[in-house]
Amino acid sequence: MKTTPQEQHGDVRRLVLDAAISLIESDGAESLSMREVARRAGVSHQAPYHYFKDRSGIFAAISQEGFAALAHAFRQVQTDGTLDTTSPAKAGFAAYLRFAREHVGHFRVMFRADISGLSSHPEAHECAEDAFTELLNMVARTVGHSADTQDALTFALMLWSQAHGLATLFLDGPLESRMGSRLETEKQVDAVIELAAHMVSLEAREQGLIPAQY
Amino acid sequence: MKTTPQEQHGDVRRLVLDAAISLIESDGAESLSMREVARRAGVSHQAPYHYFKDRSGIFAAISQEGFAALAHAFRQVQTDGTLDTTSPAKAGFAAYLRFAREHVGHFRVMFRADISGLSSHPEAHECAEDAFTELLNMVARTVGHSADTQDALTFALMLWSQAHGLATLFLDGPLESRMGSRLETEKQVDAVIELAAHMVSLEAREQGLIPAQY
DNA sequence: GAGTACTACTTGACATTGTCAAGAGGAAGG
DNA sequence: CCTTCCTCTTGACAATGTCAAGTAGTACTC
Repeated sequence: MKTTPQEQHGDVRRLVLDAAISLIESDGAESLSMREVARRAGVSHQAPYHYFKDRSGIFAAISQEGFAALAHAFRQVQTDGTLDTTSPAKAGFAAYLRFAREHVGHFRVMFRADISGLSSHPEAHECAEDAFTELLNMVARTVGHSADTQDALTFALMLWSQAHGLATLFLDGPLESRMGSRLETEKQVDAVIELAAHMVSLEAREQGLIPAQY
Repeated sequence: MKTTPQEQHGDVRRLVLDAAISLIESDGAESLSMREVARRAGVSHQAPYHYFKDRSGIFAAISQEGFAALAHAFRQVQTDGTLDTTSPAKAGFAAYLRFAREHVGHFRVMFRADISGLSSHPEAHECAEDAFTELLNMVARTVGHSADTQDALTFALMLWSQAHGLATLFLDGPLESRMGSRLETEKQVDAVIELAAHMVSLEAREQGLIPAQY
């Protein structure tokens, strides 16, 4: 069960991180144990400490990775060819929800002040700031605000709240039982996105921000 | 330091619960320890086990209490005399945010599937269902939907997402540093509420749901 | 009024955890 | 060959969650 040479350098760090992320995905951040992570990564119980200062160091690394990926996701919106012409905000909402679904492990850590380590790990904090900047840029691009006014900030926070609330409620909220199948859940999320995006269009039109064709 | 007789019956349960809640408020749910809770409550390390099956039992009790209080808060909206005539949704948003701010300990537990114990503790689950029902009722009352259509459900989920996202982002999110003082944060939250409520009004008017005076 | 049952805890024990300290083996450079 | 890193491993310790067993009081029965 030895690894091949080219896998070895710095590989344990990745192994540890992935083990941690998959543990968080399946059991929640609560029950992430250093020793279990080490066991899954196939290393001694102290090996993770070589790459991360302590348990919170792992969480911080996951936060950092997560915010970097989120910033990337924001940058992709309307930059690639898949511009959704039905609504300026819909693509943003969809991107956020997709990110949450595809990075559950990261998502569960990033937005919890008690474990994200943003306050104690500056490099993770910086990634979070970047992501926020990209959010503002995205809002400016897709809705048409001028990006650095108070109104634009408020608008961005409103959009972020809407998307974030939807993601957390459906990921970890008390709704699974209310919804039936996974497919039905998906449909319900889409319906909420549609409605929210429509409201954004109405608001934007009233503020004279976007072309009337929306 | 003995308690007086009338304080004694069932009092330890309350003491334990309050100790747990205050610990969660200050340090997050992550670092809630049974023994620390017992220590703060001034009892032996096993006393909590007399009232709660295990650690998750405490979390479940907190969830239950929280959802009951949330349902109560929903019921109060526009039932008391403080009807906010500027917008039908504003009072609801404000109530949700107030609940989150005044019950941080509860709030941090209720919406985390891994620790809320909703799936394993039926009595807590029932309280969560009740709260959701009250949310639907509140939306029907304040916005004017007919309460049991698909559209009403979608509308309610959208409102809940918006309020919940705002609450979680400002309570535990990566925003504290972006905002300046606590007062400034408060102002920002109010601005977002105002904007969101305005959008709800636009949407409701378009759907012909509420009197035009809004 | 002795015995029994029950409530509300306490004391003791054990495996598991996070983390500190001290190594151990190999590569790289002199 | 010796030293110095780098990448881990082994060992130890206090603290934690929780099981098992005990104990003081109260209530109720006969």
